[in-house]
Amino acid sequence: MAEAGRRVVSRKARTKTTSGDPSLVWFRHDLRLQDHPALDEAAGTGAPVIPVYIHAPEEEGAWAPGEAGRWWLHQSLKSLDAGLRRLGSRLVLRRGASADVLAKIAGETGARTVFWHARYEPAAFARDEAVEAGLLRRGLKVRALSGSLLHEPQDVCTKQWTPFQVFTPFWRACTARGEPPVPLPAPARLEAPKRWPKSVALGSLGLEPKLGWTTGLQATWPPGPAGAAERLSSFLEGATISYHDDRDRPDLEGTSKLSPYLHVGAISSRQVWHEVRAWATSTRRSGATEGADAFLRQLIWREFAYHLLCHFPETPEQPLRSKYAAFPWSKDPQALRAWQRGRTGYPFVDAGMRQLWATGWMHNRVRMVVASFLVKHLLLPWQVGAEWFWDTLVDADLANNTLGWQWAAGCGADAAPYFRIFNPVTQGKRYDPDGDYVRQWVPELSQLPTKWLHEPWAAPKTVLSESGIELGQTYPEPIVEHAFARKRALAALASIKGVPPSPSPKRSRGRKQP
DNA sequence: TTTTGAGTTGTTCGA
DNA sequence: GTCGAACAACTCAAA
Repeated sequence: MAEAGRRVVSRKARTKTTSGDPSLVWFRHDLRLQDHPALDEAAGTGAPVIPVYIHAPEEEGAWAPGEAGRWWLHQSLKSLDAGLRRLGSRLVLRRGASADVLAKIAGETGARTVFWHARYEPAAFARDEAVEAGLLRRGLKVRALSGSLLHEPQDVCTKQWTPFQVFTPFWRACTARGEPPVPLPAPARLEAPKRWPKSVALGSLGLEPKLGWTTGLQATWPPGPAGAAERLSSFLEGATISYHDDRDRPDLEGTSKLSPYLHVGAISSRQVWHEVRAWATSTRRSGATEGADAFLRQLIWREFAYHLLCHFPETPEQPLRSKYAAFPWSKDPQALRAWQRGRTGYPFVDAGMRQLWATGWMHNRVRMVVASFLVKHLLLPWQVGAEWFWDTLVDADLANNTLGWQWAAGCGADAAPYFRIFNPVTQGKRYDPDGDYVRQWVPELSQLPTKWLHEPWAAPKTVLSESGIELGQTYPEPIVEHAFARKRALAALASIKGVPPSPSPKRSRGRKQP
């Protein structure tokens, strides 16, 4: 149904825009060739297509890509350019104000139409509106299409026409809309313009960090659609079947690890959705449907994150539940640094933080545990954690990061109940039962018997010394005692119990169709 | 407008 | 060791 609708729109537009004039395709978080409605529609006109990427970090507000994100962007752009060249095309790279750059390239090439996919981050959304208005003023046509989500944020709403704030009803509403559109194939070839406009070198954008700390990243993340396809097929072969059971196990390869690819759009959510569905119907192994459904539900969480970001655009900075603005957060740079560096003295937490630093990624279960630890054990504001994740995650995505941190802090939509304070020892024992994960990322504890691995302070002195561990020297003492921290967090939460939600500003506002 | 049932991911305590 | 209850009150979404 939805698929038919989208294709009808495309066809209509195609006849309308058909002419010999070139088109610009403005690439942003859609660095791929397959299932790229904007590229598909531009190529469908038969006229030359000029793929453009504009480096304009100042237009992203407070959320320009961090270190890891910039590195990943660099790799992803390089891969996109290579893919375009295989189609007889190339990526034109520029820096500067997006509206000016697009108008300038259009002027240089005689392009009449600019295609792109909607973005939903508040700064990018506002920027896109301004760019569109500016281009229209200059007599250019704009085709802003849907290309990054399964369901547009304004297409899913409650019976009262309000945005959802609880996942399960949101998920049901998505399900009721039926299967998302099937992915489009990549264009067979792209018509080149008579003369290519000039392009700056990728290296000149300064996306790659100067220092050579990216070795771990390179080994972990082969970029582009090829890297994404590789990840997806190995997930389908290996882990989808057991996803329901293994997805919480950071010591196993139980998750898809597709988040970095989804963020830059090296693969689309629709491609993932349909490949997983196809796999589930074709495989005869038992548990396939269960595993696939559990995974597809996670894709809907991504939709939910975008839905919330779109309708509550202040949430990257402000708690959705406004009374949390009165929460008595502390300020403790030393504790923050211990958390960031993986030196809290809780092995499971430290393993996660070190995995993040080394690979630009952290298992989701561990993200919850380290987030809970920062917010509830250390009483540091969730925004501080969100900023650190933003800078270090290869998959740093404003919608997902915001949802995750507000959930962990208890101040978001569908938040964790106040009493849900993770015990980092219990979580470690449950989800890293053999200690493989901790041993990998906290090697100074690797000789410690599994029995004590998640709580080295509880080990007998002889065991510690036989394992080559001196607490406070080779590995830190716990930065805060769990039972104490738990009581302190509950007391802090109780202190805002009666605080009424602030009456203004009005938070919920729908946004018009991009 | 009011009512009703429900809400991703836990922990602790005591029987 | 296992198991069930308690842990607040609040807000959302639908009827």
